Amino acid sequence: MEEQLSERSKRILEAVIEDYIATAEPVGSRTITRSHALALSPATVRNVMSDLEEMGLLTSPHTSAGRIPTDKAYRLYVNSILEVKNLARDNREEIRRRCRMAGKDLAEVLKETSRLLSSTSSYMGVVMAPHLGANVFHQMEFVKLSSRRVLAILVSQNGTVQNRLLETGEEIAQEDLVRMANYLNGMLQGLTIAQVRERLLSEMQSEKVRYDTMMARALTLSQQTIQADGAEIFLEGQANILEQPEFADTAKMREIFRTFEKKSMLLDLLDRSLSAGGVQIFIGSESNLLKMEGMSLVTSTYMTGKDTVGVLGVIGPTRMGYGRVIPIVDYTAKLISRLLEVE
Amino acid sequence: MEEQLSERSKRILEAVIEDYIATAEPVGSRTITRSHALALSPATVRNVMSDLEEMGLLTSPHTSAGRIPTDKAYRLYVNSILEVKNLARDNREEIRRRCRMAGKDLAEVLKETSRLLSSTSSYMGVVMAPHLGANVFHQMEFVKLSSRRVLAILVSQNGTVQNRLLETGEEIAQEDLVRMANYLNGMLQGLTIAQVRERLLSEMQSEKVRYDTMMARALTLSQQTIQADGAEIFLEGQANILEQPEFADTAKMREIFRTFEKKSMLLDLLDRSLSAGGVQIFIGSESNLLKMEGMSLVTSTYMTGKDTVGVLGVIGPTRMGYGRVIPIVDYTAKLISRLLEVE
DNA sequence: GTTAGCACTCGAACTTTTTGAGTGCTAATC
DNA sequence: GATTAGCACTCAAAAAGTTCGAGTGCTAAC
Repeated sequence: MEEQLSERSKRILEAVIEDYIATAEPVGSRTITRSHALALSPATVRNVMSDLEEMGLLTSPHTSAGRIPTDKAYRLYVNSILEVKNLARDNREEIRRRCRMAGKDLAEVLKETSRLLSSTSSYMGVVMAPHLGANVFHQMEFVKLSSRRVLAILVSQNGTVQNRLLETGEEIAQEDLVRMANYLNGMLQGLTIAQVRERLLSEMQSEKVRYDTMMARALTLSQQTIQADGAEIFLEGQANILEQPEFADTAKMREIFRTFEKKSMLLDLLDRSLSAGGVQIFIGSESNLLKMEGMSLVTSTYMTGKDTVGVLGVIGPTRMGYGRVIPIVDYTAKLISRLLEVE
Repeated sequence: MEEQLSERSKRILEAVIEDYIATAEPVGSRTITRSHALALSPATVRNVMSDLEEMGLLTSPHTSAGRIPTDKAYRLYVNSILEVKNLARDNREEIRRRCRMAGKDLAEVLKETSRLLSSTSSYMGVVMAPHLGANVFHQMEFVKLSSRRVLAILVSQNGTVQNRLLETGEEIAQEDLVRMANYLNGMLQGLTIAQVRERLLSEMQSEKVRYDTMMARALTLSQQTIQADGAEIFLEGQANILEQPEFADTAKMREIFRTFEKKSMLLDLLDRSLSAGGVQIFIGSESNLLKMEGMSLVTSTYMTGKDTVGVLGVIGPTRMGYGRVIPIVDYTAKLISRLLEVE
């Protein structure tokens, strides 16, 4: 596995990859000698390319075409050839400008961020909201809407609001609702949502509650409120990937769109980068999600509070401008973390 | 304009349209005589089709191809030929089953509805949330998150929740926030959001407020909360229209996706059907939104309360199964209205 | 080790041919 | 007079055939 690549081979591989990224066409030996100032003849390059093919870094779609980098080549490129530049001032400016999103609630900010990622990268932007579970409970509220409908509102310390319409079996007076909320707010102060969930369950078992209908009711209501935790995903800029020549084929397109419509697969992938932190790169087939064939994902984590971590990133074709995308993702993640910092 | 169409011509036009809807191919005289049991020879049908072409109801893409219905023909078809069947029991069942969305908040319900429309029609589903302005104010709440960040929550009678993070210039004590909320809740009881907006403005002018900093602050905060009114649109099932052969061309696809990414154009169109009520049909070019070329929109209105009206519908190619889609839209709208009824 | 030279390959692009669904018109038929 | 059979004509799409050129691998010379 430990391929010893000479400096020259690396330069040539780099050239192939960069040409391919730019043109999406198989690249041949002549093209390289012309565009990249290597003092080598096409024939020599050909020999080297032949070696690279042997190593599984290049393939040719057919005998008389140029060569295409494999996923393995991209990996190598990303890990040890690519030098990540700093973000151009223009880009930095633009990102920063568009990050002024005062007054919007978290969901809106994240959606806007996803859009931002998509438009600056010109691929798809994706942002996963932090798992609710890590949020810190702040307050709970019950609002009576009509005789048997109650709106429950759950506020976390980082400003996330979760609300849920509940049908109560029988009418509950507004004063009782307030009392319930107070009771719960006292009990749950400072816990994370995950802890809240446990606490509510254990509380419901306890003796003293069993004989106090109001408390029982309060617990039931709050339990219902807190149930759902489908981490939200904001995926924007799908139209961008229609632009990519490798997806010109309608059937492939459809496949991709269908895949992203059910967001579960994406969730898996994003969850995985959650634990690692920092910028991460998933290249095509590596993420044994066959569906991702031909696509790569560049992610970074961001924070909305001390312990609440989300993931954002860019999805594009494997043949993606990594050198450009990586700093975009990185910078955006940092900026958003700062923006959402709990002061 | 008042074309007098013989019964026979109508039958033939109907046949052309239905064949075209089924196959997306230009239909010729022979095809019709074969599939639709008209006791006529191809030659006769040809003559009639020629007349229909004269009237601007059919066109042929080129001399030696069959004919295609024009938008005008679709209009005629929808208005006076098509008989809208009742929804098949299966479909009704499915829609009803998927409408069990207890406990979800309004946004989720509407999104799910959009998805439902898309999957039962196999085109795109679209749901526009009612304009906030028509909602009836129910309650407002300020939650202090940190020293200078306040979360404002606005609850409407129909269960819509609007929330907004506000940065306050200086720290405000939680008790003051509660007092402010109480004051506002008293003042704004029973008004619609639109009225609330006016009221707040006029109140801010008034003498007595000018000297009461706390009231002034309360008004400012609530004003900020209520600002945004970008009617939300839920558009689902884009992948479905990739299936339609008329959009196989990538360039066209991209155009469409871009159009729907900015939702403003759609908003216009939906707003228009808002006032009319009942099932409405927009056919391609009629809605002088050039972008809609080749697409039709079937809408109906639904209600989330006495006065809050939203629009939902299906977007598909002009060549859409109107007979199937219309009852789907109609039935779904009714069901959702019932579901969201304020008891 | 590098390079020039050359025969060979094979998809893409362009032409040409074939095919067949469809038309419009005219004259015969009901 | 409306309907239909017959026939010449049209034209896009599919199939078959050409040409072109970028690219390769190999060998022999530098």
